[in-house]
Amino acid sequence: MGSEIRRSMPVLPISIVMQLTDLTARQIRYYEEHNLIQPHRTEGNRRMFSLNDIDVLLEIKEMLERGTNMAGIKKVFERKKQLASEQQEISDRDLRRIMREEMRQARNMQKTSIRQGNFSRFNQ
Amino acid sequence: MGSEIRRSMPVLPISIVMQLTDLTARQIRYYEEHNLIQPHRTEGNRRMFSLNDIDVLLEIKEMLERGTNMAGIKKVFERKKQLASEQQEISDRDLRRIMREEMRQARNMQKTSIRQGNFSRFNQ
DNA sequence: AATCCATGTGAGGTTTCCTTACATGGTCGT
DNA sequence: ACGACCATGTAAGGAAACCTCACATGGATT
Repeated sequence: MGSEIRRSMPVLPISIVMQLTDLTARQIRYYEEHNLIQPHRTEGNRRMFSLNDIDVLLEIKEMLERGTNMAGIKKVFERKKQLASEQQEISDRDLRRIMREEMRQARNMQKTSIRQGNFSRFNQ
Repeated sequence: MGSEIRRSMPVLPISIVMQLTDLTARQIRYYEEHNLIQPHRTEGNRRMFSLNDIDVLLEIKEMLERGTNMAGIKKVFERKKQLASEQQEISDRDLRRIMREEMRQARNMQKTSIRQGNFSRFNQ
């Protein structure tokens, strides 16, 4: 929904991200360097982060604290992205199926209307 | 709940607030000057805004567009604060009533327990 | 002992934000 | 019509926050 938009809106400067995650700027930039996050950039080249970025950073932090190294973390996130895109594919298929179904119904409705009488004023 | 904390967390720099509200920095500072918002300040004196601040700014914007002037807007917000604090007072009274009630019950429980036997191991 | 990895640190430069002060175009009462 | 006020624009000068790049460091691994 719209909450997904909100969560992915780049609105947080790095200073706030540091506070919220308890990471240093160096760490945050390092993780970006390894493509674990892709913060937005302002016209003036400043990083702006989203709430989703915060989540990812907190996950990274936990994994590092558990002893996982960058390579391992990268693998985990690649796998996650893969799963997410597969899920997205399925959603796309579902969406297309639903749309086909709706169009079929709409056609039937139209036929019915024509049979039942003149409803043409509702066709715009 | 916790969402109230989140909404009142000062995490947005003025540049982002400008985008989200479509107001100029001058306008935002002017409304602060009139005490309609009280953004947090960083150690370095930079304003940081919360989502609640955004809401207030959008309300101000709407009222100004409707032709209300600062004086009128101030009155509206003062009235709002008054109502909110009255509401808070009521909540406080409720809270105290509830706590009294719970303590009364607790005392009864204790008496009952003593009468029924030795439950002292549950008292800490 | 040499290497690597994650992070610290410092320099030098740019962007963003701050305050202060003055300018400006409507609106309003007289 | 005129001066006053209100909400906002704009510019200057300075400070804070952020940028990249480069080198340093301590712990783990080989």
